[in-house]
Amino acid sequence: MKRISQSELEVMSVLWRKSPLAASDVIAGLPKSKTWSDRTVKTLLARLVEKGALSTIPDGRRYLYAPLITQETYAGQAARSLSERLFGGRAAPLVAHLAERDGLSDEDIAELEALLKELKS
Amino acid sequence: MKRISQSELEVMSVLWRKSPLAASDVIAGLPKSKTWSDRTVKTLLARLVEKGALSTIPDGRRYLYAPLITQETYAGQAARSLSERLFGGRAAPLVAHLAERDGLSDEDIAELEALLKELKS
DNA sequence: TTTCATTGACTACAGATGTAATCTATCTTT
DNA sequence: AAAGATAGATTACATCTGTAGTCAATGAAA
Repeated sequence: MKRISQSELEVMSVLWRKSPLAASDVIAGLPKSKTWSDRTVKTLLARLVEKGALSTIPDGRRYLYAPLITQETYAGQAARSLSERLFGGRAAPLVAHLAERDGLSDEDIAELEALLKELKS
Repeated sequence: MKRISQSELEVMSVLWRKSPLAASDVIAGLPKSKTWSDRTVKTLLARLVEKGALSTIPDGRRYLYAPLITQETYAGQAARSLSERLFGGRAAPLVAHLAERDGLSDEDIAELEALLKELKS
């Protein structure tokens, strides 16, 4: 699987939330902070199809787009890659960095504790 | 600060371990798995200087290179960015992903527990 | 001192990426 | 039916990235 770029990832995010969608719905689903023209989004969709990250489902004279890789899979790969490149593959320093600036929510801490308990068993 | 690319990051890593270094020492400090020609490394160094990520210290007819951003700063930004883009800013799912494929070392788990204890106080 | 090696500076060049515009076929609306 | 809207296909183009090559100056070696 070819690497997905920053901009392409924004498009994937829309489709991970809900799919399949037509191009126009993907465009509508992007955060308003994105000021891309619709052509730009179409280009990104086409590139994602070419890269094998999206499938197309014919629907009349248009396509519906759906992810071929799950958000789970992608996120897992990205997390491991970051962890290896910058933290020597260790999770603790990574979490320490996340905690540092904004802290972690109580909920997040609780979840982490539960996770650790599970890992130890 | 302009974005640092994958390859550039490898060069930064060498200098984060030890700096300042001359170009030849950076080249020597790269993992042997990197089969780059020395020209390639010089190009990466030049680009990093241009991007404001490295400073140059004149040393005779050559330069010594030193990071202008710390590994800490960079890693922290990258971690937060990933966490926000893919995990809604929550640490627990991120760690869960890291744990999933290869598991965490006992040491890592212990460190995380210590970290959590500290965060709760 | 002539030659060789090393350094940074400049140039190269293909592929990826960001950001579209244009073309063509088909619906939709009047 | 003619005109306009809309979808995908194709093309564009500047910048970034990976990966070097060439050049000119200088220091080292013979």
